[in-house]
Amino acid sequence: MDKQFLMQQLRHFFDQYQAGIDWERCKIEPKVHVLNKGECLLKQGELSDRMFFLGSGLVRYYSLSESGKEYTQTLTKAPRLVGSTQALTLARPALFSIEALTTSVALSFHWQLFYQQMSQDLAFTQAYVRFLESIFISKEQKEHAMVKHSATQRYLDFCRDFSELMETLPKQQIASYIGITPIALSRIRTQLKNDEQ
Amino acid sequence: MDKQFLMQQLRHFFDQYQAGIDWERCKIEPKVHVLNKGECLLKQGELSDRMFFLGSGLVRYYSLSESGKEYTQTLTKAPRLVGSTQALTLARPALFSIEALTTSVALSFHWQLFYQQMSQDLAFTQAYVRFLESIFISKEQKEHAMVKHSATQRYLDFCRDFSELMETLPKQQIASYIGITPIALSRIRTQLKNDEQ
DNA sequence: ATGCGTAATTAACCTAGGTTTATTCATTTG
DNA sequence: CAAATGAATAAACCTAGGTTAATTACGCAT
Repeated sequence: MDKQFLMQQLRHFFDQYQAGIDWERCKIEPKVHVLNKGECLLKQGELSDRMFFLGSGLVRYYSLSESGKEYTQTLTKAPRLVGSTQALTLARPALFSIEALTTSVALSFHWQLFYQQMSQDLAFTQAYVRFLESIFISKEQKEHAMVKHSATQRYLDFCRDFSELMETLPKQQIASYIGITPIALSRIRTQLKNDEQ
Repeated sequence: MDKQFLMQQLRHFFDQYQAGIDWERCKIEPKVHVLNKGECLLKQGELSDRMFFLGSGLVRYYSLSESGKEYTQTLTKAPRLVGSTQALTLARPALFSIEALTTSVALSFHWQLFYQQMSQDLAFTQAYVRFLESIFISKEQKEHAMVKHSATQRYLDFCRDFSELMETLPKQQIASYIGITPIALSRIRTQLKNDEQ
């Protein structure tokens, strides 16, 4: 297999990602969203064609399984783009809800506008690449923690990474972020209290 | 908070991702890598400034914890870009190795070349966005499965998603992909055999 | 203050999957 | 061929965390 052939394959590979955006249907107007604590930008199971920009506040991405169990996959604060990449790029129902944990303000755009902007503005596109890289890295890090660290370690990591949320965030949501039940978290907390004496 | 202000914040947000690439040090030559089964493109703990393009073959991303336990985070086949986004963008040691599961051929480029290419070629950059989106979605899907599905379900999912690997891939690696020990996988397999009668 | 609904904790019990050790089987190496 | 090494399985046992249920503690509304 020679280098020339590999280069051509590489070209095909890139081509495959150039799939069709319907520029015609593109509507431009960015909307402003003001959310009270507990309100959602996006609800699990819904279709969404909007990308959000969280200007102020704090949100979590969480999903409920059929059995009613809750998992918080992301906890993040402004400023940041938020949205369901899966819902946007695959036009599928979102797998999670995005809920405001404090009063929050966001802008939103049609996903098509977002793509149109990319087709016109290289710097914009490059910035979006950087953003995607950064959230991909975060996801890898969480995957790593979930697989390799004990629940106790994940709780300690949470305390380190989100110390400002320790008091305000309900224990249930902390438990759901580290992937255990509130009962298990309670056990871990009393365990740690005993140990530190 | 008015829309104008939010828009400006959005601009700042995008600006933050324009951090410095050292274009001077950029070397251009793509290299060809031919790997036998078991050889690695990238080793956990090493620095890497190369992005790979897997032209043919099959690789897995796996990491070893201090205690020697192995976790296979990704299993993927050509054609695809492969590399450690974390190692490349943060100039940190890679958290996993990338190992060929069959004889494989890849190209590699300096990461700087890759970024340089983006600064010149909008279509290239957009394609890379699409690629990043797709791997981000895969990662979300795996996260979802790891948190919400039992080991048995994850094994069944594996059988569905990688039926062509069922015979060739060592059971250990299947176990490591679904996040359990080979012993547990063996138990699950005999359990399934008994059930289906 | 009284009563209600939700959050957090505790205790008792259960289970999926980890750990240890041993056995079998298959492949490689001398 | 024998010996050796590694993969898969099996059995016995252990433990982290889930489940159920009861108890307490904390708002918040009337």
